[in-house]
Amino acid sequence: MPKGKVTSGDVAKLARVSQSAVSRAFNEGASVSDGMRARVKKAAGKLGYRPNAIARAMISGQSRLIAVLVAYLDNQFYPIVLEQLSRALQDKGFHVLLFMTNPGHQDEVVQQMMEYQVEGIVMASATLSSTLARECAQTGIPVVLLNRYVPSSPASSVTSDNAEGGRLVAKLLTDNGHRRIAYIAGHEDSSTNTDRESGFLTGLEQAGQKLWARALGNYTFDGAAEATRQLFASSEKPDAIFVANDHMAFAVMDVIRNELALRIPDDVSIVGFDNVPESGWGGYQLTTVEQPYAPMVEATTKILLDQIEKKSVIRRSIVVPTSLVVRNSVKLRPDKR
Amino acid sequence: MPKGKVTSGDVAKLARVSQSAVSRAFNEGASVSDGMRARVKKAAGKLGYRPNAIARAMISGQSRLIAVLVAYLDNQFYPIVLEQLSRALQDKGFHVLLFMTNPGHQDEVVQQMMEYQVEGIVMASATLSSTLARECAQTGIPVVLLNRYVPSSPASSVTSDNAEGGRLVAKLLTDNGHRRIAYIAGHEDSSTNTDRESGFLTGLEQAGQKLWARALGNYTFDGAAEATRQLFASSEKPDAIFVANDHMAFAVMDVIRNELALRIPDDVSIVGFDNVPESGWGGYQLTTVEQPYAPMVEATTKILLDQIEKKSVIRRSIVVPTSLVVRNSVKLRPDKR
DNA sequence: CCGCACCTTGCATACGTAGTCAAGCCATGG
DNA sequence: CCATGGCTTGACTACGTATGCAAGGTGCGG
Repeated sequence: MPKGKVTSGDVAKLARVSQSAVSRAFNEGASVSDGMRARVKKAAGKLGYRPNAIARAMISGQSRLIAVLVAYLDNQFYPIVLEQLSRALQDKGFHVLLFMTNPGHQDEVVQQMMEYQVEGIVMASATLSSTLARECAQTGIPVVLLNRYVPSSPASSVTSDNAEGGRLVAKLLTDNGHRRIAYIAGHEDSSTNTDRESGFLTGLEQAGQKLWARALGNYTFDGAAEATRQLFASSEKPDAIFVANDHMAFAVMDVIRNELALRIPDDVSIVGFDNVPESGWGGYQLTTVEQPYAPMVEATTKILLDQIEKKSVIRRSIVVPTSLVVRNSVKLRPDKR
Repeated sequence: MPKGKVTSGDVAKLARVSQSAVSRAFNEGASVSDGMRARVKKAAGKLGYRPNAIARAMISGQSRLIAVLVAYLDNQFYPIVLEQLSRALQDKGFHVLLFMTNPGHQDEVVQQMMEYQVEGIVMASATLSSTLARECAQTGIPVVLLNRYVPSSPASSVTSDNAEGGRLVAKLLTDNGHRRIAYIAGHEDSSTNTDRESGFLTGLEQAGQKLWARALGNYTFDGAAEATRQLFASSEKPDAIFVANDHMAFAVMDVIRNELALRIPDDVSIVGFDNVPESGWGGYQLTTVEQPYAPMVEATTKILLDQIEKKSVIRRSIVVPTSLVVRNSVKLRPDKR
C-alpha cells in the first residue's frame, strides 16, 4: 500500500482537493476547515503520506536541524549531555545532526554543517580549537559553546562555574591538612582547564599555600596515567591531587593503586571534576565537583531556541553553579568526619 | 563579506557564467573545463558560497542522511559505537541524524526519520521493540539492526556471536571448578540476552551442569544491583555469576563488594559481556567477552552503503566472532594460572 | 435586502540545485 | 577544406512543499 514516494500532490488527487489544501492540513497554524483537514488526513493515511521535511526546509528556510559537534565520546560526560540534549531538542521539534571533529579537517566539518542549513550549532567539547568556534560564530547561525568559553568570540556559552569548583576543591584539601597538593591539567588551552586551575590556585593562595606540583594529562586516560607517574617520580610525593576531570581521575587512581601500590585516600587524596556516573561506582568513590547536567542542557536549548525564534543574535554566557560531591577519595581530618 | 544566503545564482552572476556551470563546478563527475571550474571557485570563494545540501537532497533524492536510533547512552557500548559509526559515515560523505527512542512515542520517531528522507537507518540498542524494527524495515529504506537480531523482520543485522560468547563463559567457569553458577539477564525479549543465555546454558550442559540461579537486571545499573541482592538472599550463594553485559556487571561487583562484603574473585567470580573500556579499569578488572567494535561498525556501514548504492534490498545478517578477555574477576584453578 | 468582513480554498509561484537537451566550439582526420 | 565527433556551456525544467493573492462562500448587522 504505501509506495516509495507519496507526495502532497498524490494525496490531493485522491482527496480531490488542491495541493495547497494538503499542505495546510499538515501545518498547525494554517487556515483550513475541520472538514477539509479530516478529508485530507484520511486520504493521507490511506496512502501512507508523510510530509517531506527536506522540501519543507527548502521552502520555509527552516531545517529544524541542530548540529552538535563533539570531539570524542569516551568521557562519559559527553554521551550524557548528548542524550539529554537530543531528547530536549526532539521534544521541541528539532533534530540533532551529529558531527565528530576530525583532527586536521576541522574547517571541513563547519562547511558541512552549513551546507545542511542547520539552524543552530552546539559545540560540546572542551578540546575544540577556538578558531573553530570563531569560524562557527561568524556564520550568523546561533552557536552555543557547551562546557567551553571563548571570550573573544561572539558565540554564546554555557559552562558550570569552573573557577568556583576549583576553589571549592582547594578549600576542601587545605582544610583537611593536605600540604603537597598537585594538579593534573587537562588541555592547556581549554577554558575548562584554565578556569578550574586558576580557581584552584586562588583557593590555595587563600589558604596560604602554593601548588606543589603540576603535570599535563590532556584530558585523556593515557595522558593522565603518564602524568601521575611523573608526579610520583621525584623523591617527595604529593599527598593530594586535583585532576581536571573525572575521566582522567580514574586513570590516576588506577596508577596510584596498582602501579605505585599506594592507598586512596590514606596515602594520597584525589579529587576530580564532572561527577560522571562512574565516580559514584564502588571501585572509585571519587570525590568530585558536580557539573549539573540538566541545567546546562536546559540553558543550551533555551539560548538556541530563543535565538532561532526571535532572530536575536544576543550573545549570552550562562554560568551554572557547581557544588562538591564528597565521597571517599579524600582523607578528611578526624574532627571533620 | 559572506552574506547570510549566497546561492549558486549569485556566484554565477559574479563569475558571469550560468547557474548550471556553478553547479557543475561543485560536482565531481560533471563536465566542466578546468578554466571554468577555477573561475567559479574563485567567485564562490569571494562570496563565501557553499552548496545547499537541502536543495541538493531535494533535487537528487539523496539526502546523504543516516538515522541512528538509540535507546540510551549510559552503557558505554553505545557511545563508542556511535562515535565510530559517525566517523565512518562522515568519511563516506554521509551524516548522522541522531534519534533517542522516546518510550511511548516510538512510532513517532520512525515517522520523523522518514520525513527527513534518510537513506538508511541504524537501530543500535538491544532494547528496541521488535515491532519498531519491523516498522522501520517496511519503509523500504535500508535498515541495519546493530547488536540486535529480529528473525522475522526484513532488516539486516550485525551482531557479535552472542551464543558463542555465552558458551565460552560457561566453559571458563566450569573448567575452573565453579559449581553454583548464576545468570543475570538483560532484557527478556532482546536477542542479545536470549542468545547469550542460550549459549551459556548450552555450555553448562556440555559440562554436565545446570544453571544454579537466575535473576533479571533489564540491562540497567539499578536493576542489576537489585538482581544481585536477590541472588544472594537465599542461604546458599552462587560462586559465579555471568552478567549479560558489562554495564550491569559493574553494579553487580559493587553490591558484592560493598553491600555483601564478599571478595571477587575469591568468594564469587564475575563475567560480563561487551569489553567496555571500564572493564579494563583497575577498580574492576572484569573478565568479559569482547564485542569487536571496529568490525561491527565496519560491517554496518558496508551493508548500508552497499544497499544504498546498488539499490539492492538483500537482507544480510553478519555475525562477528567474539573472544574471551580474561582479567581478574574469575577465580582460576591453580594449575590453570 | 444589501454590504461588509471573515473564513476557506485553489492557483500560481518560489525555494536552490541537478540534470537534460541543444547549441556552440575546437580538433582531428579524410 | 570540410565533415564528424567530442567536449563545454547555457537555457530550461523538475524536485515537494509553503504561502501570497484573488475568488468564492458564509454570516452578520444595518
